[in-house]
Amino acid sequence: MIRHKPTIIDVAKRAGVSTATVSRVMNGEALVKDETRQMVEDAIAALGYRRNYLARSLVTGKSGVVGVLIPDVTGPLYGQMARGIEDVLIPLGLHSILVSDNRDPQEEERAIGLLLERQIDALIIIGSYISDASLAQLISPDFPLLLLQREQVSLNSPYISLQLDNDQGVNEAMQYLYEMGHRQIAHVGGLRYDGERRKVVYEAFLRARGLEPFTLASDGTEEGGYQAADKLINKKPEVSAVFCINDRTALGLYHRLQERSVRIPEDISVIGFDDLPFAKHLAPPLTTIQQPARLMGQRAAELVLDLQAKSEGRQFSLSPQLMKRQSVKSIG
Amino acid sequence: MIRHKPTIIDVAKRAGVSTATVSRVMNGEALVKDETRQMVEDAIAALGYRRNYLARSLVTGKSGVVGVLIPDVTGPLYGQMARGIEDVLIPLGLHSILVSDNRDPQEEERAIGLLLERQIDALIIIGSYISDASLAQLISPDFPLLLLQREQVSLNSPYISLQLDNDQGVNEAMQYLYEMGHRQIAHVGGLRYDGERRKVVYEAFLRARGLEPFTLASDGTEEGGYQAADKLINKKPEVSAVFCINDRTALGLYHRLQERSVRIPEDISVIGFDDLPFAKHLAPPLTTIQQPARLMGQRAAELVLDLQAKSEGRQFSLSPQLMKRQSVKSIG
DNA sequence: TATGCCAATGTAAACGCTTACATATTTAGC
DNA sequence: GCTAAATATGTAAGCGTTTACATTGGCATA
Repeated sequence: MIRHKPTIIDVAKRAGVSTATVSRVMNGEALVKDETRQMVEDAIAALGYRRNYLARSLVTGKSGVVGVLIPDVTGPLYGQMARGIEDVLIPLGLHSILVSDNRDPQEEERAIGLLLERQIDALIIIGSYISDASLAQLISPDFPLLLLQREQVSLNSPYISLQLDNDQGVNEAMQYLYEMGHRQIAHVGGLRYDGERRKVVYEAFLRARGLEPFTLASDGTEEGGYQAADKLINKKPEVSAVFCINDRTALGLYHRLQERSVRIPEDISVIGFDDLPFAKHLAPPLTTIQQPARLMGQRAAELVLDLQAKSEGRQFSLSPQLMKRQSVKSIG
Repeated sequence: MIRHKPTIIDVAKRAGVSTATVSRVMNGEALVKDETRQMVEDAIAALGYRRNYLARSLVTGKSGVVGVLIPDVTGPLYGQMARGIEDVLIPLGLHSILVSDNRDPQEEERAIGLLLERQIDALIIIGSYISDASLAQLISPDFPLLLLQREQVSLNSPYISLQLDNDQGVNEAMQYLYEMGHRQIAHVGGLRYDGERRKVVYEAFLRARGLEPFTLASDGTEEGGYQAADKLINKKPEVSAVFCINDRTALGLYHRLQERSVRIPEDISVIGFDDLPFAKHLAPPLTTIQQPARLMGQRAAELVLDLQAKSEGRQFSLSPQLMKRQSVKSIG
């Protein structure tokens, strides 16, 4: 005897009620007599009935899914953000569909299209590279859209934007180095968007104090940091502290510095950005600026779900936190 | 003028054809006259029509979604696996819904239930802790199910299982240490499942050569490795090499060893497991056993999608690879 | 010219649910 | 015990597709 998956009709028949009543029970509505409810629940249990959320979505018009465009789940920070989003979705019975866009505008466009076909209820785009025009064209003005970690966007539709407060983070770190007596502070930069901003703030900080910035261009990877270390030692041996664009860069720098027997922090202080899991376990533990990535994900989800069709586009930002560890030494 | 989202009916009207024809065009079927196709495509473009995948799924019975239960996207390895799964799904126009189960059987059960409501086409469970009984009860026998990184399961339904070949990985690493002249090899263990197996293999390897194993229990975290380092130095200073259960443990060990001025690899050789991104950038770069996590994700997706209702449950495994770097030194 | 056949398209019935509205049943008020 | 209001349940029309089956027309064949 072949059995197809039981539907709401099967349940209704078995319980001797109409599908409407079953539906009401499934959705926990109040207006069902206890007795009836019990019968329905028994039927559900007996049949092993499980509601078809697709059919439900079709009529309610809510898929219960929010799309998330992410550069790469593999990145520790992005993973955290994805997790943060999930944190708020799951308890609500919602789900997220993650798509890695590989920082490719083409792929992003396709991905957004597919997500929209799936009738997602909202869309969170993390650090995207898609053009404003494409975005505007793809997404209707009243669609709940949230841009996470993306530069200011000139969309006239109401969208929400959430970013890390880079300025605050960098200033705090620089202030710390400054207070520890450092005056010759180098920067290993790189990275689009965030990176550019951080560099600007770094330079402004020094210039405001009559100091000369010294920036080494890099690519945000360990290799970049590794190479930067050599350049630093060769070109600016008098530098007493380095502010790295991120922890990965700092890790490469550590590596090369240690190979060349430059001691951290005795000979040179190092400060990173991100606070990746390994940062506090390096030798010495890396002082760095923590990105509240998971929290950002949570905030993002909360914001995008609350978005009312009429609400105006708004900007939000979250503060990073300086994690003081042993890679910075007081001098002078 | 308020416009609702255009449906296939709107397109049909505008193109002067029936919905069936529009549907055929949307699905790229052959039996449509070029001329007609063109009209339909024009109408689609003009209206900005986008198909409702939900409605489609309802009738086709395929949601185009595979559910993925993952302990925590945040873990680097799990992130990679998720990415691997995505690698094969996206080009097929499919999507994955990720749910972190936090290693909690209760949450897993709920999560599976919700995913099934969403009519997922297949389910991949990574390293789950749910009981076989619950699993069997939740999932019908002909449902495409794949267990990734989970111990042997006694389900009589046809499921697929994919695992890392721990034995091979550990043996290769031990063989390497052995060939490099090491005879006093310690192990810092911990972790359920995989960890237990690795320990067994480690011990078997040594015993087979008349050597005495020395295992330090740990918890797989950096802190655990850190503490293990102390114990090791105090209790077994004669050890010349340590095989760590994973890279995180090795990182903690590095840290403490370096704090106590024990040099790697001059005084002690270290070998890890996983090959996390930071491993090759430590000083010295960590020799470790690479888990092909992303590849495993890809394989998993491929396997689960190919699963025919009648195919028998099968076991697959993937080989890890020893990454020889500078944390192991030849002695004797 | 009549007969099939094939290609192209249309018709309409699902898919499994929710929900506005209609109807039946109960309860309360007097 | 009767009426009105409140409560509980049923009816059936969608939601936006796909697809089996029916229909149409054109063309080659006899």
